[in-house]
Amino acid sequence: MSSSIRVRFAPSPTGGLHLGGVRTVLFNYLFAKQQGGSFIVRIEDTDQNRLVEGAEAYILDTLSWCGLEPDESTRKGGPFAPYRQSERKPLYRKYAEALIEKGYAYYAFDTPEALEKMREQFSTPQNPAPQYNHSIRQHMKNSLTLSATEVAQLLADGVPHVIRIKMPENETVHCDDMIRGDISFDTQMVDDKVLLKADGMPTYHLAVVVDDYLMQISHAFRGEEWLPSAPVHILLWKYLGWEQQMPRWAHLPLILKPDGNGKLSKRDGDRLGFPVFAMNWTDPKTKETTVGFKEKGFLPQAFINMLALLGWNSGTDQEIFTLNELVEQFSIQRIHKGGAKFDYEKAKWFNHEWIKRLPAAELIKHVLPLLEEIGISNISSNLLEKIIDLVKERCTLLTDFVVQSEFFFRAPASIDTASILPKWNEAKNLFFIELVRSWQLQNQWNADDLHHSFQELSAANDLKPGELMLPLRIMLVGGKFGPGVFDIAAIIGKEASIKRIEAALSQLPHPHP
RNA sequence: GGCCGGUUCGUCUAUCGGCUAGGACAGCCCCCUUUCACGGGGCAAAGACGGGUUCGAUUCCCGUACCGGCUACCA
Repeated sequence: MSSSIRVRFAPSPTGGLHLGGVRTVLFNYLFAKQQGGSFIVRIEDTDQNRLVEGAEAYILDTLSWCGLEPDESTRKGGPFAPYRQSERKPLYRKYAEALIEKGYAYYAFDTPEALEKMREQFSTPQNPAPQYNHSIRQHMKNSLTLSATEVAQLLADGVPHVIRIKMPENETVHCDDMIRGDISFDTQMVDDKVLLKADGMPTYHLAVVVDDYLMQISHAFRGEEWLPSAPVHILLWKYLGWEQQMPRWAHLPLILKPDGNGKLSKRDGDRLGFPVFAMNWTDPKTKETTVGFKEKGFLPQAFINMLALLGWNSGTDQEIFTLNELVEQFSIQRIHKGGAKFDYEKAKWFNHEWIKRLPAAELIKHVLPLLEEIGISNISSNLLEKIIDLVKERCTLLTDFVVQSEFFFRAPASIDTASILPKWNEAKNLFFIELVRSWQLQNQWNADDLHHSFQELSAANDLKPGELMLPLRIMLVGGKFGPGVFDIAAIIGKEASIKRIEAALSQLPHPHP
């Protein structure tokens, strides 16, 4: 017998899995794992009645990259399959009809035009958005206003119809939210939501209740934007006779735009230049690809860590957490109630911290493919690990490793002569010619010995080593960056070092005294 | 408009009635480093407002303001 804790995530496939979505998964996952329960992913693979190609694979791949593997999903299987909403379609109608039988729902035959007309007709300055509610339904074409024979006839004729919940008039519905405590709603204020659409697909309202019941879900985390529809869901649990099995709800605070206010959207990422999706997402309609955190150069550990601390904290000063530490220390009580603005600078800081912390042996699997992409192959992993350790503290994104390590493998395409020129003179030119000669005779090719011979030579020429170090660096790497010059020379080797110095000298003037 | 939720440095947040309001990111300064970083030290920066309750409110209660969410046969 498995644990009674079952937590589910039902991602919306409307366009990539964004920050808010992944954070919802994360909190679902952390809670489930902490309680020793199961984490279930049910895929909503339709959007506006159309199947979203690739949404399912995309979502599962994203979760896999994040390290948040579900216990049950379309990929893993499980006792309550299918987990794909389009395959569960036949299930929902019978529950919707059962509600009609009990008098908690009704058929509505209104055309879209009729609905639009209603909204026009009943709209007033005080009430600009009239709802299909207890009073308005009296004026509409539905099984509450039509006779039984008329309804039977319409159904027999196959007239398109939906099934709506019949909201009671004077009840108060309580939602016991794990984060916010008791929230009450006056049912008078809630409209008769559509439960089953004309095409037979359930709306989210019906699907979430039926699926959570059938899949025996015990706890449900979702975004705060769902709070207003909580009374509909709670009433459905009651009307279907499942009140005792209703899951505990937790409505998570929203992730907000970094500037201004409002929910973070894909547009904000495009506008401000940062990802909002976990991984690259290609819109099946427009074929347009939006870059993800993964492709941008984020480590999954950092991505998860950053997300966990957006709206939650451990109560200590600790900021860097592994997934296991998060599972151990997570607590719903410490989830913040207010929305949090996303800060890309802080997100990068988390990544930088994780790059500094991870051993080269771990980083190499992320770095190797990046180098191969620019045509550097056949790299010995021993050497690459050495290089990674040398440069990792200068890399904020994984993609930074390309610039920071490319020069170890090939001579710089161009060198920053402009930074050498202002202080370049005959003495320095001669020094480097001598340095080449001296290094050719060097038998111990290591950083310390190279440093030593360099120092001696500069002293002998009465030059300040500091004035020579920068030119040497630029000759070897092309610019003013990178680890210690002699470490670099040691790694690239005698032949390459000398070749690069000679190549640079040929590009520099040869002044005479 | 209505309903629901929220409100501590620029940003993420700590504080479960005692506060000289703590930490982190970003910013600025200094040290280390003859590059770029890392690291170390420092500076600056906050309780929306008004009423209660209390010996004492950032913390509890009420109101106001502001922000957000929802108000679709979208999720």
